[in-house]
Amino acid sequence: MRDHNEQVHTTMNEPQLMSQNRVKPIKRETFSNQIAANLRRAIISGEIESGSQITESDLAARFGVSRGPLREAMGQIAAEGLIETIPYTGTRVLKLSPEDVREIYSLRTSLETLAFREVWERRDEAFVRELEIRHKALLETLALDDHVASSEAEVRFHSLVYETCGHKLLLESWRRIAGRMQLYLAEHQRAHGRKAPIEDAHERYLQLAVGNSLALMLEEIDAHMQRGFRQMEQYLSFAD
Amino acid sequence: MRDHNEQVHTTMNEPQLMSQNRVKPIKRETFSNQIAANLRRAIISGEIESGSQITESDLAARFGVSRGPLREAMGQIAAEGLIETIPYTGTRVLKLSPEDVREIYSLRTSLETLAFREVWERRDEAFVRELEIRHKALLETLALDDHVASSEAEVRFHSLVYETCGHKLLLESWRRIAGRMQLYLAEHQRAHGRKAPIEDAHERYLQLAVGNSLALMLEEIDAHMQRGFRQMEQYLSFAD
DNA sequence: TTATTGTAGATTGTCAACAATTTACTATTA
DNA sequence: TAATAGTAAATTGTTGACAATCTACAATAA
Repeated sequence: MRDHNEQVHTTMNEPQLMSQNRVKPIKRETFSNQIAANLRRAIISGEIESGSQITESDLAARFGVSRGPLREAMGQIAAEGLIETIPYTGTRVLKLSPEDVREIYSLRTSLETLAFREVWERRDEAFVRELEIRHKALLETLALDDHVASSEAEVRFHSLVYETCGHKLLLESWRRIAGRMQLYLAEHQRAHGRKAPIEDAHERYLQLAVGNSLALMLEEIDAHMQRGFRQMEQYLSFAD
Repeated sequence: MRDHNEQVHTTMNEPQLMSQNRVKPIKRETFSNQIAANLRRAIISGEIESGSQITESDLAARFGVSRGPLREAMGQIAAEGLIETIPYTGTRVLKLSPEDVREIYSLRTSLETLAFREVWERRDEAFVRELEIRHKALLETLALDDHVASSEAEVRFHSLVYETCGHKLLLESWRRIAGRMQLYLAEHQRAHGRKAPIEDAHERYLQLAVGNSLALMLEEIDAHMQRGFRQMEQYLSFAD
C-alpha cells in the first residue's frame, strides 16, 4: 500500500526516445487518492456489498492504513455518490433502486445529447479511432467473465464523447454519475449472470456516432437509453 | 464559531402547537460543514478573491479553527468546483473564464430542460406559490445592493424546479454547478455595478413556468440562457 | 412481559504533532 | 550577470490521541 513514486528515467544515450515521447509532468498521487481507488473498486466489484454499513475503523484495519487518509478517501467516494455519509452516524454503501437507475438513464440522455451537440463538428480521425479502440476493448471484455472490467469498458466507451467535447463542466457532470452507472452495470451482471451490454447495441451507437447525421445520433441516444432502461425493468420483474 | 446545537423545546401546556407543527428531526451540523459554509460565502462575496492562492494554515488562522476540519471543508468546496486543489502544491480559488460561463449556461439549459420535463405534470399550488415567493424575494434583493444576497436569490429561484421534480441525481447535478453560477453572478455585479438580473426576464420565466405549454417553457429556457450569456458577452467586451 | 432509563462501548469528528514535499531564497559557479 | 545548486522555510499529507456523539445492551420500573 505504501508505494514509492516511480521516477521517469531518461538516459542520455537514447536521443530518439527523447524526440518521440513527450516527457510528461509527474503528478504526485496522494495516499488518500490511492485508498479511494481501492475503495471504489471494492464497492463496484461487490467485495463491499451495496447497502452495507461501513465504518472508518473497520476499513482502515482492512486496508491496513490509518484513519485519516481513509476518511478523506471516503469523503471523495461520498462526493461521487457511491456511499452516503450521515454525520455522527455512519456510512452506507449505495444501493441502487429502480428509481435511481431510471434517473441515471434520464440524466445520461440529457448529458450525452449535449455532449454530442458540442462534439459533432470537432470529431476527427483520432476520435473515430479511439471510439473503435474502446468498442473493441468492450467486446473483448465480454469474452471474459469480469464484471468490473466490462462495466468499466462500457463506461470508457461512453466517456469518449465527454472527454472530446471540450466542455469541462459537462465532463465533470458525467464523471459524477459514471461511478454509479458502473456500479449498476456490475451489479446487474452479477445478479443475473448475463453479459451486458447487448453487443449489437454498441455497434449501432458507434456507427451513428461517427456518421453524418446528428439528428440520427440524438435519436439513437434516446433509443439506446430507453433500451438500457427497459432491459433493467425486465430483469427486475424477472428477479421478483 | 463553536455553536451549541439548539434543542427544540416542546412545552406541555401548548397542545395546539404540538398538533399544528411537526417536530422535525434534529440534524447535527459538523464543524467542518460550518466552515465550508463560511468559506463558500467568503469566496462568493469576493472577500477571498477569485484566482487567489489560499493555504490551509492561513485560512485556519483567519477563521480561528484548526487545520483538520478546515481541510475537510476545503475538500467539500473543491468538490463543488469553487476551488481547485493540486496535491502537495496548493489551492487556488476558481476564476471563471468566459468559456467557463458558456459552459455553465449550456449545461444549465440541458439540466433545466430535463427538470421541467420531469416536473411538468406534478406542478401544484405549492410549487406556484413557492416560485412566486422566491421571485418576490429576488426582486427585493435588487432593491438592496447586496451581491451575495441577490445572486443567492437568483439561484434559489432557479432551484425550485430541481427541488420539486423528484429526480435526486438531477438535483445533485444542479447543486454542483449552482455555486459556480452564484460566483459568476456575484462577480459580475461587483465588476459592473449593474443589478442583475434584468427584472422582467424572470417575470416571463415565472409566467411560463406556471403556464400550460411545456413547449413554450422549454423555448423560454433556451432564450433565458442565451440572453444571460449574451449579456455576459456584452459586459466582457465593454470591460476590455 | 414490555417499556424506559442509564451506561459502556463503538464510532465519528477534531486536534496537534510529525513526516513528506514543494517553494522561495541565498550562495556559488560559469 | 545569469544560471545552478543547496538549504531553510512554508505548506501539504498523514498519524495517533483525545473529545464528542451515537448505538447497543443491561438494569430497572411499570
